[in-house]
Amino acid sequence: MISRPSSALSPSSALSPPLAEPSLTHMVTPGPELLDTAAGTLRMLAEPTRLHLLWQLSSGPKTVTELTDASGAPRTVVSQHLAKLRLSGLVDTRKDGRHVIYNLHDGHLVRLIRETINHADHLMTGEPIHG
Amino acid sequence: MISRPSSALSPSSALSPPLAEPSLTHMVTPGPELLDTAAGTLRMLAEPTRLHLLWQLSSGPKTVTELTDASGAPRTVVSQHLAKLRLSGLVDTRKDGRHVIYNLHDGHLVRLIRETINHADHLMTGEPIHG
DNA sequence: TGCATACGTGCACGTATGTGCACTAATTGT
DNA sequence: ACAATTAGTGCACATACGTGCACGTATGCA
Repeated sequence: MISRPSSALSPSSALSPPLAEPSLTHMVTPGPELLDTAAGTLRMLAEPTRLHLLWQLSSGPKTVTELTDASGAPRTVVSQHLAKLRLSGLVDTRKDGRHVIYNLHDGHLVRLIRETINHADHLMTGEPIHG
Repeated sequence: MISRPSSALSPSSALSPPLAEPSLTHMVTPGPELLDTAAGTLRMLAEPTRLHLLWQLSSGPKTVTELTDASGAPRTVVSQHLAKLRLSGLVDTRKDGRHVIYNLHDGHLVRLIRETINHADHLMTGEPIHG
């Protein structure tokens, strides 16, 4: 799903600082590939059920059953979403008996998930209509 | 702007951090509304052109022309995307002569945008964990 | 062997979404 | 008044996406 740019041996980050912002290290012109990669990841997060699943995983590995119970969504739906997350490389799996244990592939993803939930929380509890 | 020194002053944040992390707020089930809100915001970010536009805005206000030139996308496309961002409340606008100046509505968005681009950058350059 | 548990997949269907095209509106200069 | 610049909108079309249903696979237990 998320097209991983073929061998990008860039030595360093393709980001550069913009301007107009003091004291903040900003980057400029992310470039099409980076934007596509970022958008790809965001598309995976941009669905309530999947976001819930990822949120659950952000606190540790879980089996499909655990994730399903917590999400409240139908089992087949959860399975489909987990498949997308797997194919996009956001999560890894391992088998344990008849269970399949899901795990976040990238620990750094936790930051993004937390920041996302955090922002939504601010929208809801903070400034409903800008306060 | 409304950016006060971040803190937990709102009525009550519906968040509790998961676990496995010490000294960090424990979260417990974000709840359907919060998940929908978060997913809604993410859907807005989950498109290369829009993400590019928001990225540009994260370094300050810009006119439609500036945003269009920077994004490389057709003008009508940019206009449609800006309309969505406007309707979703992510950006504000003001008029200046025959220009319309766009601005991020919420400073918090900058964090989310940066975190997003940062994560994508890590994926592409080989995940050099950053702080 | 027979059966229940735990997951995954292919397919069909309705909706959401991105894009190009044609057209309109507001503002500025001559 | 007329034309150019700057920006927005409605419409049509193709694609992407989420969901339910039916069916298949694998593991564990009696």
